[in-house]
Amino acid sequence: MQAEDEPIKTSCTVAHQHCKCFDFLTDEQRALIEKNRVTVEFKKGEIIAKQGSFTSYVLMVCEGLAKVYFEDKDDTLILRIAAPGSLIGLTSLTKSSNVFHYSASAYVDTTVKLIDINTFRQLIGENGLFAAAIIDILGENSIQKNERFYCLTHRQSYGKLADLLLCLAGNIFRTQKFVLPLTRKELAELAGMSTESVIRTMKKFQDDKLITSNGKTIEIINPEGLLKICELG
Amino acid sequence: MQAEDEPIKTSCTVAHQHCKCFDFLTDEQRALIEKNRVTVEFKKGEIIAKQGSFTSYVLMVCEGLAKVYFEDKDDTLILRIAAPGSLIGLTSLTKSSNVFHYSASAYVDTTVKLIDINTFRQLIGENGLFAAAIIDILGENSIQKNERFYCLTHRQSYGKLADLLLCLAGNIFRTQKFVLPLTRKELAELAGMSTESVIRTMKKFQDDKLITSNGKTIEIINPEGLLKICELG
DNA sequence: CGCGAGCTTGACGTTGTTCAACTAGAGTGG
DNA sequence: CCACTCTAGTTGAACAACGTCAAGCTCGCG
Repeated sequence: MQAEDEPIKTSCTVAHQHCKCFDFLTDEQRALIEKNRVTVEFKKGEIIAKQGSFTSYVLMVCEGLAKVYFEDKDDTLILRIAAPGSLIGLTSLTKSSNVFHYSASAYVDTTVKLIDINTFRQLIGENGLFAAAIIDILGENSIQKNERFYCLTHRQSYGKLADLLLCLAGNIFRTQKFVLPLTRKELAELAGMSTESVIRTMKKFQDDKLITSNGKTIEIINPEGLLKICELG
Repeated sequence: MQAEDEPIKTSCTVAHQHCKCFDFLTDEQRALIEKNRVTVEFKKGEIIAKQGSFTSYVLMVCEGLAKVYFEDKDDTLILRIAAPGSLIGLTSLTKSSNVFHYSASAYVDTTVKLIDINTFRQLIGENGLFAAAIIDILGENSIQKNERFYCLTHRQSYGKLADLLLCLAGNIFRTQKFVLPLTRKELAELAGMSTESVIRTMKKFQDDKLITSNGKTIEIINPEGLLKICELG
C-alpha cells in the first residue's frame, strides 16, 4: 500500500516520471510550444521513433507506455520504459547530429506529443530555468540508467527479475497488484534474460510466496523478500 | 595510424573528449569561473569524488586519467573513463540533491579543476549557449553510456575485451601501441569480466595475431580483426 | 473445432566464474 | 647481497548459472 508517497527503492529503476520543465515557461513561451507541437496516437506495437532516422522533434509521452531501446544488428537493449510525463529524444538536441540515438515503440496504445526541436532549442537559449530543468531531467535519466546498468550487469537472474517486478509495481503501475500488458518475452527483454529463465524464476518466486501470478495478473505479496533478493544479487 | 582523424568506431566507447562548453562564455563569465575554481592534484589511486557525499563543485579533468564508477555494496561498475577534457559531476547540478551519484578515482596522477557548482548553475541560467553546450555534453555522455551498456550486456568476453582494447587505443591513448597504466584486474573491471578471463582472452588474441602484449605494453596489430570480433559478439 | 501465439517444462551444452596453485618481479630489511 | 614477502600475472580444473533447443500445453479467436 505504499504506493504514492514512499515507493520501495529499487536499484534497476526502469522508468521515471517527470516533466516539471514546462512549469518554468512564461505564458508566451508555453503558447509557442503549443503552436509548435502535434499530438499523435500510436497503436500497440507501433514504432514511435526509429534509431538513426532524422528527427525534428522531441517526444513527450502523454498516455500509455513506451519502450525506449537501443538497437544493434539483430539484438536490442531496453534502455527504459517511458511512462506518461517522460521525454524522449533529448539526446538529439545536439546541433551536430539530429538523429534519434535510440528507438521507441508502444507497449500499449500510446499518445505522444511531438514538440518541434527548434522551438525546444530556442527556449533553452532564452529561458535559463527551462534549460536548467532540462539539464535536471538529463541528469536524472543518467542516474537512473546507471542503476539499471548496474543491475543488468552485476546481478543474476533472481535479482534482475525481482528488481524489475518491484519497479513495475512501484514506478509504473503504482500498485502491488497489476495486469501486465507485456508478454513473458517482453519481460525477459526488460530483465535482460531469456524467456525461459523468466518463467522459471517467476515460478520460484511463486513457490517462495513472494508473488502470485495468474496469467497476466501479478501481485507482489512479499516486497521485502523481493528486495532482499535484489540486494543479495 | 588512423589516430586523430578517423578512429575506428567502437561501440563500447569508454571515454569521451570534449569541453567546448567554455568557448561560449563571455570574457566576464570566464573570469567568473576562473575566480571560482581551484586546481587539485590527485595521486594515482586516490579518490577524486565519492558517491553519496555532498558536493559543491563540478570537476574537470585537466591531465591524467580518472575512473568514474558506480558503487553498490561491495561491487562496482565502471561507467566511463574520464580523460582530459571530461567533466565529472554534471548529474549533481540538480537543485534537489547535490550529492555525487557516482565515484571517481585516479588511474594515474591526475590534475582536476573544481568549479563552484553555483557559479556553474548561474552561468547555465544566464547564458543559453552555455546551457545548450552542457545539454550537448549530457546527451553525448548518455549516448556513449548506451553503447557501453549494450556492449557489456550483449557481448561475450571476446567481444567485450576487443571493444575495450580498440577503445583504449582509439580514444584514450590515440595510438595502436601503448603502455597500459592499468592492471589486468582493472582491465577486467572495465570489460566487466574476471581477471582470469581477461588473461585467457588476451592470450587468445595474441595467438590469433590480433595484438601483441608484453607486460604492460600492448600493440594492436589487426584492428579490423578485433572489430570483427566486436561485431560478432 | 482447429489453428497459432504465447507459455511452460525438461534436457543439454556453453560460457565464464571461482578456487587453488604456481611463477615472476619489485621492494624491503637483515 | 641474499632471503623474504607481497603483489600481479598466469594456468588448470571444477562448477554453476543460464541460454538454447525441442517438445508439449493452453487459451483465445476465427
